Amino acid sequence: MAIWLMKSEPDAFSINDLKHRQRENWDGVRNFQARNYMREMAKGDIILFYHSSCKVPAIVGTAIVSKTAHPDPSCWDPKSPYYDPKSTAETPRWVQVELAFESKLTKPLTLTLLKSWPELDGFPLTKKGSRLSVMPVDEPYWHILKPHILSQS
DNA sequence: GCCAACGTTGGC
DNA sequence: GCCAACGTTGGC
Repeated sequence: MAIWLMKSEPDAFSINDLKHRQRENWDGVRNFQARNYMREMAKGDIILFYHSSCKVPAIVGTAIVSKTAHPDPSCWDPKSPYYDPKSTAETPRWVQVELAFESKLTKPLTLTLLKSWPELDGFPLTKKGSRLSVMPVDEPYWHILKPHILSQS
């Protein structure tokens, strides 16, 4: 079982939205590296839900992968902001995964806090200039984060 | 709103 | 295959 972190702008889709919907397809990813990580996800993997581009960027909850990568239909919709004419029915370029809500943290782990932990040096999220919206949480980092997250779940 | 960092595109 | 130009992300 692997651990991943996924970013979302809360104005577009927040942890509360996921809590309300319970399950949601994570569509609109248009970055190859992020897509490749989504393809690696297995059912049951843990997702750390991160709020980006907002007042207090933070890990705000968790979710579970409930459906593995499958074509993201928004890439075929000309009216969608995620429309990609280079994606065809034969060779879908983009995928989505389905997530199931798991928990909302009462005390989110803010980016400021995470940056203050020396043990997290090298973690992609806290690296300067990291814009990746889907990233693996490698074992050493999960080891550090786990107690702070699972104790709240 | 600014801007640094990064990814993608397309001309050559 | 290089790289300049452009677009986007996301913290501040």
